[in-house]
Amino acid sequence: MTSPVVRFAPSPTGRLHVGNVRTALINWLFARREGGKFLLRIDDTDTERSTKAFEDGIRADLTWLGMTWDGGFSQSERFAEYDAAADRLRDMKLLYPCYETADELERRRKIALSRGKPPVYDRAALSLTDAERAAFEAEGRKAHWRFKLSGNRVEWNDLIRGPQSIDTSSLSDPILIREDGSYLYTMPSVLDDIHAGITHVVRGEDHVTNSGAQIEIFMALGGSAPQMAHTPLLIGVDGSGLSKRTGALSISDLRAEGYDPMAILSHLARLGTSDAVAPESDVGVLIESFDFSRIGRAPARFDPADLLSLNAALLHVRPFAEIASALQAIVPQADEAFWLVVRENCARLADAAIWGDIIHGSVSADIADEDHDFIANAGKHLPAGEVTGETWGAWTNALKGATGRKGKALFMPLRHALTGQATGPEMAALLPLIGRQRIMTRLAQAG
RNA sequence: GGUCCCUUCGUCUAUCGGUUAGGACGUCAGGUUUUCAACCUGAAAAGAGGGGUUCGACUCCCCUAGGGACUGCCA
Repeated sequence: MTSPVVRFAPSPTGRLHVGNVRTALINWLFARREGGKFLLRIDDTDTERSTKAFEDGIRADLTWLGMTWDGGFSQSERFAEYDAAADRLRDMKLLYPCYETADELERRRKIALSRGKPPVYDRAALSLTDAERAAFEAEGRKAHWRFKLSGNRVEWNDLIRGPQSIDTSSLSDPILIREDGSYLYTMPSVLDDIHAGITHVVRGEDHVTNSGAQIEIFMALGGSAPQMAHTPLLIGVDGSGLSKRTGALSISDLRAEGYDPMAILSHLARLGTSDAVAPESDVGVLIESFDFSRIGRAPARFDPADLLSLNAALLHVRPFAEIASALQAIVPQADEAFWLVVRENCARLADAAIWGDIIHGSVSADIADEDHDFIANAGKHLPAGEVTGETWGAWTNALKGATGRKGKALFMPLRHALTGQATGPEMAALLPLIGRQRIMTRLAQAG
């Protein structure tokens, strides 16, 4: 195929979340795989809700994830083009003014629904006379403008869903221009896709009926429509839709919690595909394996717990050099020896903070009554000299001889007293990091 | 109400009419660690239900049930 041009078109009305990013990623992977272009278009026609801060946030999130774009623009730069296109549609008699209020339309929809009828706009405005329009205008009413659908079936071969057929007679004529003169995304999106030479529109399946209407707008404005691909949506662990949610699953939150971008990319690239979800530290592997035919047609379940274990697996194989500076931002004293000891017990880089505190700070341990004497006297048997990797074995052997304790009874009280935790890295490796001074202090405190 | 889509181990999925229904994550067990976590090995675990078509159905068709999306002066 000739190099594709695709786009990701978020609205700057919130931060990116896993649902958005999956759509962005599929576009990006496809572009990279085919040697095409990935464009970032900011859909900010809704000037009320769009903010610069959200726009910057979206760029920052994509950059952090490593999804570079090959150009882009904002819809707010292109209002003049939209005005011109609207005029062309009016000339073609494909755009007509309507005077119903939002309340009226809402009421009619509810009535239609309660009667078991499809809530489709009745096109009453199409038969308005000039005099009637003038009367509305004289009342001070402003028109909103609808695109006149053909009433035919629109068909396309969807790259994911296969042959699609939408009966436009079952759809309401889409409103393109609001009463206040501002544009909805429907027409600008089409116009911008033509303008940017978009070859493939890849988005969630919540857009399939939109695509039916938009293909007719493509035909009216540009003569042909791009290829279409609609991905199944992500659903949450409770089975409800995810893509309209924000909050806990925003990319900025995941970033703040210390997730590895590659864990997020690995998960989102493979979830709902026939490829196994695996921790990939090289995005090239993800690009190489991308194919629309590998995307399934059923909604995919996004479980944050899966993301966490993927992140852990990735973190455990990261070379120290790659994470050193990020790690030292969390634990200033962290060196490679520290990392090699604690990394297996970190699911996220941020978890290293816990072990930094345990090693360099202070701990509070809850020691069972029967273990107090054992802990209080344990220090006496700590081998003299530097604490090394051998110390733990020698020490616990001495304690075993002196007290008769073994196994769990021998180790767990010591682990508790020295780390304040029930689980953690091997004590033999941890001990040199804690050092003699703190060992003695903690034994004294706990005992 | 209408339109579109979906339903295989707990989860994500493979199978594109004939398989001991395979893998990954999770779970469980064993090993290792004189402890736990991590790690290694192994095991358990699935075709929503009902009808067809066929020598033969997870696979094709129909019905039922369940799930998702859309049906906005949101995108």
